[in-house]
Amino acid sequence: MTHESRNADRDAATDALFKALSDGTRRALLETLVREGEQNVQALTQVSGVSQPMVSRHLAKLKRAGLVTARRAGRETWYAARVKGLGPVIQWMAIHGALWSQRFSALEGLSG
Amino acid sequence: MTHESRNADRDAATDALFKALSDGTRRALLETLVREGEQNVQALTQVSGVSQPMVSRHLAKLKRAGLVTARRAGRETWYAARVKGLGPVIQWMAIHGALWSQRFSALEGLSG
DNA sequence: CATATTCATAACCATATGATTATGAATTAA
DNA sequence: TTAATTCATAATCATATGGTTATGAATATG
Repeated sequence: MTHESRNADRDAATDALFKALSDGTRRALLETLVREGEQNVQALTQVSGVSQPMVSRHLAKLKRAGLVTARRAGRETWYAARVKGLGPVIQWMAIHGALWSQRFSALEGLSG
Repeated sequence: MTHESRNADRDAATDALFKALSDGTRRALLETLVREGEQNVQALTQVSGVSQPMVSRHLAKLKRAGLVTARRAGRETWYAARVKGLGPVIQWMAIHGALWSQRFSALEGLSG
């Protein structure tokens, strides 16, 4: 067993994912995409409170982390949330099996 | 409804939490605490692969985020994982109610 | 063709962050 | 009391990060 595989918390994909989620502006963008569905950069810029280039960069980071998809149509780029991308987060939280899972279920009631 | 409460993704606590989790070394420390239970800095340093001061700083950040507790005993400080601290992450993932929750349940099978 | 729109990238800046070594405070042990 | 242990903090450094404005490439429109 290698050092890498033994220590799942240092997995590169997981790292990228958590890093992508660690910024409020990016989480807000993601939330918008989940709420409103596929959006282009222009629309996301208006709702984001930051400049268009910054939105593009945030979206690029979300894409690299697997949290959004991009679809180019003419001069517009349409971004959409990629729910599956959260898989590693779930997996990380379940990493110790029963321990987290129990709390997990217990806390799921919070969602309402 | 305030701007703050409307935009849950920019909540300061959530931000601190995700930021705390966004570093592999910190996640590894947290994993160790979950697996092995309460540990002092010395023990955590040996398993972390970074210097003792860095471990102290990472632990401080985890503590500020509510993910660990610290108990001073003589010259040693014993840190423990604080499972409840993950609440906001769960909450964030459930933020859009049914949408995430469905995927949530679907993905929970991954944990095995 | 000329102009406007949409987006990404470049250049730049300030600050945050992860890491190190050095140091110092507090506690324990000799 | 002197020495060793444990931990946190300071000083320092390199790099990453979030933000801006400027620019340029591609596409659509007059």
